[in-house]
Amino acid sequence: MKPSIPQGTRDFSAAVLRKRNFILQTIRSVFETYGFEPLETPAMENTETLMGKYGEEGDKLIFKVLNNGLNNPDKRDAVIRDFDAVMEGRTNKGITERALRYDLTIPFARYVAMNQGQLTFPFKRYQMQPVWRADRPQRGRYREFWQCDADVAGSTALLHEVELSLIYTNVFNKLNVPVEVHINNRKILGALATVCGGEDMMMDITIAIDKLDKIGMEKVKDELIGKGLSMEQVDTVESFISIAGSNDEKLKALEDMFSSIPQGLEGINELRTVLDSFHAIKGMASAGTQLLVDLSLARGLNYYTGTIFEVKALGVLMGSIGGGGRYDDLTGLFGVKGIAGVGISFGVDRIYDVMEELTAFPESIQKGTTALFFNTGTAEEKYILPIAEELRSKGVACEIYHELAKFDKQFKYAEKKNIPFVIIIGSKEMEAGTALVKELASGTQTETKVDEIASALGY
RNA sequence: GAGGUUGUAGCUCAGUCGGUUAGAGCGUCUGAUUGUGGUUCAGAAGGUCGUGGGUUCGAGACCCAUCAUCCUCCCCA
Repeated sequence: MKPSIPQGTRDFSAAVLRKRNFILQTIRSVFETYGFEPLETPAMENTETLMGKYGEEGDKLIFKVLNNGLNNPDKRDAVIRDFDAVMEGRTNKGITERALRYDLTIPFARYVAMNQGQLTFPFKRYQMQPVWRADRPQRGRYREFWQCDADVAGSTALLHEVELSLIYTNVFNKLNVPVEVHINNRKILGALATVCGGEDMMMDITIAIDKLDKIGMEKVKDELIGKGLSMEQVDTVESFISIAGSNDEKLKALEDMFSSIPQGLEGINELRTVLDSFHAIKGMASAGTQLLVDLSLARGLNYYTGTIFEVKALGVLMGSIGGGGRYDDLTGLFGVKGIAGVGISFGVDRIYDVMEELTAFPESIQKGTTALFFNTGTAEEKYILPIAEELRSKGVACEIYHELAKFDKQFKYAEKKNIPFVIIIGSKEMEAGTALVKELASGTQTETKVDEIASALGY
């Protein structure tokens, strides 16, 4: 059997993992400075927890885990019946009771619903874990990938939207990735739907206008007509997504458009409040990332109800590298009403791909072992072991070459592993109680006392 | 779910019209060099040509199937 890994999954080597950890640590540290607390949930959820939360397309992409014991002959008939039910598109506990998590938001909502009595609200949690989607792998798309989410449950305050925007800004500034944070509000889209054929048309309309920058205005209009909108309604949609200018100009035009629709005005006000607070912060208005009102931004996940976000990297062809929004009643799906929430997500794997393309990773993160002790024989090895232990206790990452070998070979090992120093203690040095410390990059070599090795290494 | 790309040495890839024993660069190993690397030089190992059928006197190349891969659409991070 040829060794292989499942489609759309990857092994991560040391160099890759150091870069990934750099991204994860950056995000984590920013999350924590805003008071978010860590949470981890299981890789598997009950299938019924996940089904029906991500729309029809989403359901198809959920990895379902086959139940155990299906090969039991006594259960044969029942299993076949259950399988038929699955074939008809219905989930069935008899055959697949569990599924791999598809995102971190629904498990978070499930957690909040389960633990509402113990939590302090507003409950602010962050979560950085892999999720799985049975998608066709391609550029920027994996079947196993990591998300980093920060969510607030139990508050409708727009303060959270502002702070989440700031988190996006701070993280991408620290990662040195230029981005645009697009922002919109589902209430505005709801108002548009009200004007154009009713609220239940909202999904169809938003999905169509979401494609604007990809397929162009004419095809969007074709799609809307296909969904049953009248020419007049299509014209309204066109004038809506044609609204251009600065954020303020867009908001003013929207106010004219939806002056008689309270839901729309509410959405516009929410947007304005978030934008004002964000841009009033010193430094935000002039430099760095800005929030950009994007009326064609819709987001597919159907649980969003208010503000919605999406982050796009500038200068790299890549889908969104982050997204999120407000959901009024997420825990309602689990029978707990009245807990509103808002959250954002970072797509670590795409951020990685973008940073790789922009060569935005700092060199310094590739440091592993600091020093390599050459192996010059068994007696020396025994003598070196406690010296290495002493160094490690001082925080110096060091290793001893595993066997006696030509210096040539040991040098090459150090180079391959990007180890900056080698330490040579042979019989002569052993007798004298010294060590030769050589810095590979410069080639300079100094003889030092054994108990002064650490300082020779700069510790 | 639909469409396309590519599968040849550890890696990146040549391989002409179907024709003798399938090549290169990099990497690996050995030596030049018994305690001082990167350069250089000499040499060596490494292949069921993704897999299974078929066409042919003859297949790495052509045909069919299959698996894997990457990409596009759909949708998304």
